[in-house]
Amino acid sequence: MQQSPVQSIKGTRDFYPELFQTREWLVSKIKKVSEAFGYQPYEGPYLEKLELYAAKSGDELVKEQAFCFEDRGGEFISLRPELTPTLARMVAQKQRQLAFPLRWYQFGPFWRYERPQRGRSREFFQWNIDLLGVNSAAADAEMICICAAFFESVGLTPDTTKIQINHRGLMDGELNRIGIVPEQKKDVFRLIDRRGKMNEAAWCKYAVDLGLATAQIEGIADLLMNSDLWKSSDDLARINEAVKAAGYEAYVEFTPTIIRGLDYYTGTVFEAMDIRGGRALLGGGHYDNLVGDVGGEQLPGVGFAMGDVMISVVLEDYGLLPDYEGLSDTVMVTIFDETTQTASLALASMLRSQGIKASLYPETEKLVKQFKYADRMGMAVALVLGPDEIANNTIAVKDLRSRNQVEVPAAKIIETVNKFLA
RNA sequence: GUGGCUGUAGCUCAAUGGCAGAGCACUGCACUGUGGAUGCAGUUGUUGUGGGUUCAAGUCCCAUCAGCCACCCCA
Repeated sequence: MQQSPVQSIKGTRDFYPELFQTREWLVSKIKKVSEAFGYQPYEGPYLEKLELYAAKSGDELVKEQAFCFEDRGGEFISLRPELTPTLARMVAQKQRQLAFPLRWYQFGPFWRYERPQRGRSREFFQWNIDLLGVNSAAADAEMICICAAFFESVGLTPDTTKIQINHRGLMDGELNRIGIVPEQKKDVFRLIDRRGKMNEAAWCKYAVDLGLATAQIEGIADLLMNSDLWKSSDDLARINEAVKAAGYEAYVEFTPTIIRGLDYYTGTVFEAMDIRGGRALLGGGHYDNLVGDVGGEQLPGVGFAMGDVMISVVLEDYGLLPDYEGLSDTVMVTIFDETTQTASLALASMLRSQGIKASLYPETEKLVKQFKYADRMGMAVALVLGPDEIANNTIAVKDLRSRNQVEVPAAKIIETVNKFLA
């Protein structure tokens, strides 16, 4: 195979028109759902100082998984790996001027230096949506309804897609009851997170390795088996009611093993799963204080993020992605020969001035070639303006799908084309 | 960071260690004013890259790069 002189960067994707249409379709669904709930679009910079992320995680994670570089002034800059710190900064900077509850959403690119595999790339897009400034179960429920409304709008049904919900506060209390001390909490949350990902023996060994007593391990295991546990949480009970009232209860499943890795979640946490494939589609939760680290005043909120890669994989697996439409809304204005070229050019220009998308063949070529091109581009209508038509002051309009062709007076062309495109 | 699989024409893929092929696509013609079908003809290669074994390597061995998949991780 002939090697391209320059290879694309590992983990990036080339969006050829067909694939780009899929992305645009996804964006349109996201936009529609977000705005249906009264959320405003916003965007932050793609570059941030590395310290913005280091402040929060401080981990090796930032250094290992961030795409970072030193700029000419010696500053360490990172391509953003997530949006939350940026959002926190943007909100803290204008906290007094913003109107709360604040409802913002965003869709844009992010970068993480990971090993690419199915459903994961190094450059990806993410839908981020947050509701800030309120501390209520109703806010959490709204966020879950947004997830469900999105799944519904793309054709993912409750048969295959579930939003699994749990509550950090609830779990915290339960762990206290079985004698887990605060210093163990982080490890135990991690243990809970692994419950579904390991077999029983491996999970128990992991638990023992963490230094937990047998009684504690059994207590945790019992907790995770208790599918009614959520009923003892006021927040979860209220969320359940709200989701039911909105008609989305079929999507929701209260699941004790959902805990999320992020430290800043304090209340409700949730993940949406493709049940059949066992694939996580999005994740989010409730936090008490988004802007604390960046100098703002106490600000609670709830939000989630969804990557474009896995959702696209799942939608494709279920055959839910739209067919490629090409230029179906564009009219091909053919050029008969050099003597009629200006007439075709004028026609195309006139169509455009009336809001009709018109494509001219960029050189004089045989009609066969121009029709073939129109066909390849997926156009639905072609116009022919040859010597005969010009002599009669008419234009031939051909419907490329039905193969019907009519010759209409030039004055009626707009009306006819609009009818053919409809 | 660890492991597995795969790299052959534009695409999808064949080829027991023995002349590198097929289908699709593309170009032309049948069809000098009209696309999807059909027929005929034609074009298409540093077999990812670099070494090695062999009379002979797409095929076997080593290395390397890339892609996919699973782990790890997932802000």
